[in-house]
Amino acid sequence: MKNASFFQDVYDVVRLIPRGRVTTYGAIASYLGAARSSRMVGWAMNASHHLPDVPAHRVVNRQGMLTGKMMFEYPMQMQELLEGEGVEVSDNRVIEFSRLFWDPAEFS
DNA sequence: ACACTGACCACTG
DNA sequence: CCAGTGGCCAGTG
Repeated sequence: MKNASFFQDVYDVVRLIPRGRVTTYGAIASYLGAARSSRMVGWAMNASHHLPDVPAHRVVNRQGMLTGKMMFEYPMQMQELLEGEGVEVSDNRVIEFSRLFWDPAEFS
């Protein structure tokens, strides 16, 4: 999208995340050419709650931690959604995160 | 119209 | 190694 805003680009990338896989704020920001704007990715996710087909639960921080869980309808929803896809979560962190990590750059 | 801040991350001292 | 700080975009008071 030529006229897409940074936020719209973020949503597009998030929609590409395969079921059962996760990615990070930094990876998305880097893929969009704004490695220093990972913080805004989180902001974009916060604003994407009302949008359909935006699996915000598949976006975690660099350590695989569910930092955004508090922004869901209820804190446990993020973990429940992930576990529903076969992603194991323990102590707010994705198990085997390095193995389940999905880099948007390798989607090409 | 200005200042602040937010689901982060990496660099500096 | 740990604490502090800058950066980037859009929305809100």
